[in-house]
Amino acid sequence: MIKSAKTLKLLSDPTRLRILMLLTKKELCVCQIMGILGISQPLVSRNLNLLYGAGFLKERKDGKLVFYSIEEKMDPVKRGLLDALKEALGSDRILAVDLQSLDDCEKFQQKTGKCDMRTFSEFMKKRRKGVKR
Amino acid sequence: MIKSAKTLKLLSDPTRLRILMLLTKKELCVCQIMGILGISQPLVSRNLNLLYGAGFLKERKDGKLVFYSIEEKMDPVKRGLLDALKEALGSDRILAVDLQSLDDCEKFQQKTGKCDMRTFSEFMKKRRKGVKR
DNA sequence: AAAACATATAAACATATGTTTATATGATGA
DNA sequence: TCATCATATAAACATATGTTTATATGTTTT
Repeated sequence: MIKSAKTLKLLSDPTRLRILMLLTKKELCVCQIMGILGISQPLVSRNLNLLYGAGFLKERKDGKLVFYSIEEKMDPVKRGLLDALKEALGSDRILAVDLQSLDDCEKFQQKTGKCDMRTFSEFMKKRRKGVKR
Repeated sequence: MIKSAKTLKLLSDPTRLRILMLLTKKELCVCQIMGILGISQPLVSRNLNLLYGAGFLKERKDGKLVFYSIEEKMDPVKRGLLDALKEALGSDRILAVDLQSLDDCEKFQQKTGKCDMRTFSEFMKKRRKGVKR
């Protein structure tokens, strides 16, 4: 099977693209991604592991938390596709909103010092309702 | 839905990638592609039309034949992805074989002057069996 | 006008994929 | 050691996708 076809299929999922684009900005743990994107924990985990397995990400464990970030020593072919994608996705509205959420989450985190699933999810839920907007 | 995700999904199919890569080399009609790749006519047609619908290809009708080729006035985002892909796929074995088949098909065509489904398919079938290899 | 041919479309089928719900693993702190 | 929390994995479910078989459209040739 054409190798790049598999890679493209992997990258063609909206959830994974959103996660990947967040991680191009900053290392994040599962609970942060979950809060920022407003999606379930298993969904985040599953897609992170798929991206990890394909060599796009590296992981770093810190106590209970697992942080993911872009693998710099990525296969050059994949790197090329990823770079093209970053370019292509620059104008996407959904992703722009995600980056805004990332920003807000960071500020919230700095203020409160908290990094846990419940706090993040609740913060984001409020944000989505417009309470904090 | 993230727009580029749709495009990636479209490009993540092996059959479509093979067709697209052939067309980056040369304008081809349905019957030629069918012969070169050794796949059925509806399969070729269907995937050509998907690529056409997404703006990757343009078509030119000439009598019974319909020729497809890369659309130069392609959306720049898609152009970027396509270029990255060409780069990525440069080393793929399956696609290298396809290009070899394209070559052989052209020579055959120049010799015989023929361009029809039956002749192409039979030529390719023999080729695959090793008769002409 | 009919037959032959190239291409397109539709229906039917099988398979693959993404998401949710439920459960397991593994670490931390009481 | 037990409870709690973060993450991972499995099972179940729904949906999407690719391919084949069958049929339609439209052009050329006789």
